[in-house]
Amino acid sequence: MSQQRHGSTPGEADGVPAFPDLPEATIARLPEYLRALHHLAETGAETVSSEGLAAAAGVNSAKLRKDLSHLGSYGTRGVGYDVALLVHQIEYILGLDKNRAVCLVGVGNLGHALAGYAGFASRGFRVVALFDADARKVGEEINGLIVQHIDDLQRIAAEESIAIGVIATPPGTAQPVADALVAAGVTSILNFAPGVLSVPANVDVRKVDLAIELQILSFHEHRKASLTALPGGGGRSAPAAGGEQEAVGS
Amino acid sequence: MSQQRHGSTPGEADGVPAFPDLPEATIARLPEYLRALHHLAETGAETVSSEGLAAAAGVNSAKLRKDLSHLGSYGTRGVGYDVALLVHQIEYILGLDKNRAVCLVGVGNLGHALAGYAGFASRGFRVVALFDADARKVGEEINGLIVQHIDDLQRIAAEESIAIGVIATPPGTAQPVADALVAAGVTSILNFAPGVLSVPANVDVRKVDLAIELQILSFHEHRKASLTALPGGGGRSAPAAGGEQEAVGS
DNA sequence: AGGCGCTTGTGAAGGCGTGCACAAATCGCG
DNA sequence: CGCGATTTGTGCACGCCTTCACAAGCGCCT
Repeated sequence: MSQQRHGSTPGEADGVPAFPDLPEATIARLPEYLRALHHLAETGAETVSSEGLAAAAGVNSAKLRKDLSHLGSYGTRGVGYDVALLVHQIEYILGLDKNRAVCLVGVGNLGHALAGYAGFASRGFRVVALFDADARKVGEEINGLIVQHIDDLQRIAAEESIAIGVIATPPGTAQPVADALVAAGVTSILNFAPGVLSVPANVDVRKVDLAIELQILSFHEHRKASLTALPGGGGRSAPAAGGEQEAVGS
Repeated sequence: MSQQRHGSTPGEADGVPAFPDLPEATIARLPEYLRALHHLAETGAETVSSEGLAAAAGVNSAKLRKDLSHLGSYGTRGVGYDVALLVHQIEYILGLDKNRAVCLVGVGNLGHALAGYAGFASRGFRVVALFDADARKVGEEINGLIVQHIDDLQRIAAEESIAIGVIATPPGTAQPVADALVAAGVTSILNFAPGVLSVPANVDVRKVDLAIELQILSFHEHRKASLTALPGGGGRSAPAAGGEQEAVGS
């Protein structure tokens, strides 16, 4: 693995590494840091220590420092991190300075809510088109956008240069919709439909399955119930040695 | 850690291990296996090979076998896994045979959709109560349920013995709502509000932040763009050695 | 009854991520 | 100008997870 050290590359301000290929786990945490930083900025804080920011983001401070060190050496020893600079830096890495266009397919129960979700716009994402296969929904206005028929996806996606698509259709139609999105040039898909999508290798897919989250919680309920229900058959009389941190994984 | 091997414990059918304390990563995949198995059962399949089920669930077959081996030794060599048996087994482990009661707090844009989300009921979760702090929303009927005021949470949660709560409020009110849920005896929380919740150690929290998912996709868009945009400055001329699997992590 | 092909279950290795603990660096104060 | 307090950045070790590869076991066919 050739690994260029810190060489700045044309295309951005000096000192910014080309692309630090961050660990996936780090990438997943950067948005959380960003949210915490925005919150700090609103309260007027100029700088944050890794300890403070870690607490605000709900992670270990060492982990946070290691994560941030991957982006480069911002932050001053003895002082902390410059909030504004770090915000700018993370937003750059995440590509949020581009105000990315997003389209949403499937204006059902969930899609309707997503179309109006304020959290998208506030983070630099613009939902620029809504699609549905149901002719009865086409023409409906949601949050200032008109629902279009899915057959127009290709044309509109090209016009608006949409790179990110959100699928909120029933499970059965998720795969054809994904195919259509890919054909229209979309290279990132956020899928809310249960099931596995198969897409070309250059397309990124992230899945959010609300029912799965509940099932994981259900497991922990089951586990907790079976632990407390055990009268004494297990062996250990004392409940536990150390306060087990109950933050359920990722 | 005392760890009883395979001793069957009172409370379930013979041969079922008490509680195999599964790896967290395995738990997160079980619901996906379950969905794939249900799909297979509908098509009339009696048995599945690990290869087939792994493909349906979008994972490596070795990983699937190791995951399932943690639940015990179901499955027959040379044949595969009995679909119906495995469904039953996973549902038991996940605690889905209990038809768990769920309450939802915050009937805004997203909460409204969640209240009507069919995927919950179909997986054995019953949304039994809706709450909101806004008096104008109290009394509204959504999907056959009346929105109640949040002050009644404690009483109703006790009546219905609700153990799982879903938070779909604005960020600012998420923490007080979480506190109220905990006070009402809820021990598992699914949080859709951005931000970090602090809860007692015995309460499990899972977070779903829709904006974070988009930001992760945005990062990969940025990465892909910066890779293809590099004319030849980086060094490596050949794009890659092996076909990089582009499934974005967890 | 015996052998053959197929599939599970698992030992071992490698990689990734986490967390500790500490050296290096910076600021402020006397 | 020097010193101490503070905080970053990171080397290192440990544990979890993934993946490969293969032995063990099962059913079917002859």
